[in-house]
Amino acid sequence: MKYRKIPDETIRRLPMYLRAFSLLRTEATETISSRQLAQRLGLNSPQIRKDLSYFGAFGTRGVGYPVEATARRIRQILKLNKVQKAVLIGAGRLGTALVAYPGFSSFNLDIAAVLDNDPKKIGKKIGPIKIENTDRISTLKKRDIRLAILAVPAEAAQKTTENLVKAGIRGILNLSPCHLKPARPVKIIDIDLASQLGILPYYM
Amino acid sequence: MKYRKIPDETIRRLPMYLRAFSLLRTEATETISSRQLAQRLGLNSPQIRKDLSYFGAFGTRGVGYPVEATARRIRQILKLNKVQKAVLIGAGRLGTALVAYPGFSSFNLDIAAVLDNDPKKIGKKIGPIKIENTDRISTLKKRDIRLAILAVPAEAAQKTTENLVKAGIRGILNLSPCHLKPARPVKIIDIDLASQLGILPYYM
DNA sequence: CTTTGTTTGTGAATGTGAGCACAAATACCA
DNA sequence: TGGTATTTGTGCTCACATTCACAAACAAAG
Repeated sequence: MKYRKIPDETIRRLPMYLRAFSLLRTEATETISSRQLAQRLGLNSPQIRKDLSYFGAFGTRGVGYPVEATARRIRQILKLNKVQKAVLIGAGRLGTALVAYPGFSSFNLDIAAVLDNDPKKIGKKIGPIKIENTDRISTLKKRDIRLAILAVPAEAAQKTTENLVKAGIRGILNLSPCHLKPARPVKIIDIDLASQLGILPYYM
Repeated sequence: MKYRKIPDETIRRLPMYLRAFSLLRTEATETISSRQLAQRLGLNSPQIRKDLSYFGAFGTRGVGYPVEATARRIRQILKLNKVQKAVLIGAGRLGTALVAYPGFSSFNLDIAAVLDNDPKKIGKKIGPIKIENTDRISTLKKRDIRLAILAVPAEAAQKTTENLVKAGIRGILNLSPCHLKPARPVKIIDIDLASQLGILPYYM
């Protein structure tokens, strides 16, 4: 295929593919066709073939995609072949739930630090991680932490973002219900839980 | 404007608009222009004008949009003008965090029931709500609960979905990392936290 | 009442992604 | 070796979404 810009939507689906391939590996499946995979994921097969073909041809015609190799390739594309460290800002209920969430490790994502500005929480532990004061945000760079999960109240979100960007953070998963304006361009993914639930009644 | 199908993307943005208008009301602002609103939300102004215009013309040229009336209208469109009850399935850490999350009430969303299948949890309370056994899923219909938040482990997600659909649930916010296949067509919104975080390294 | 400055509402243009259909490649069997 | 059944990779078309550009509507001031 001639060079084309890779659609954001394709990137968005890659983790889904990766999870499916990882699961298949535990089922001792060696190859899978785009049709079978589509069935599992609720997509249609040309979608999957096109997505994967952006990164070169790694299926075999008449057979399908090799599970092991394809998983490895997707991990490489997403830069998930080495552990990526993330910091959690905000050790509230939602934040705490995320630290305990087992789903991150299968993507090689590691919540390596938790920060909060509540003196009562600082020093306490969530699982194996000790909660640090928010002013330690400046130490993230030298600790090789480039990702942040933002789970602070809306009022604090903008200010925290500015500090995160200063501290060399390159990507933010924003769980607060507001639009962040980083000083430098940084990849931000917004997850607004209340808004998402608020959409549902419209479709009933 | 002639009748056109309303884009899903427009619906997806309406809760954001509603939140912004609600906030403006607390700031005692009477009207706001699409440009100012766009500035706040990180969009551009034609986007906002077009989105709102799908539902009729409720701005005033030369002035902007009336805050109070527009908020009311959006609430009506999204069917959030009356309280919508939701059930939470799965009282794990994430589920518990959601029950306590204050952001739902501003959209008139009310988590009215919590179900779990762990005998140790049943009967205990999360805030004001008592955790019930999952088999009480069949009582949801007569309790006027039509929305569900699914926060169960991946293994249980599909089976639970089937039971939810049988119980008359019309919309599901799926927090489990798998694709649900409902027996009848039901609106499902998937939020896969690990996948979302997994996208970030690609863009660094 | 006219002029000037805003801001909406919307047709048209542009951009982006999804789905189809089919040639090319492979496996398997007789 | 030839024939049949699969399945990938991809050009093309269509559908959907965003952005532009401008006429129409309104406010305010002189």
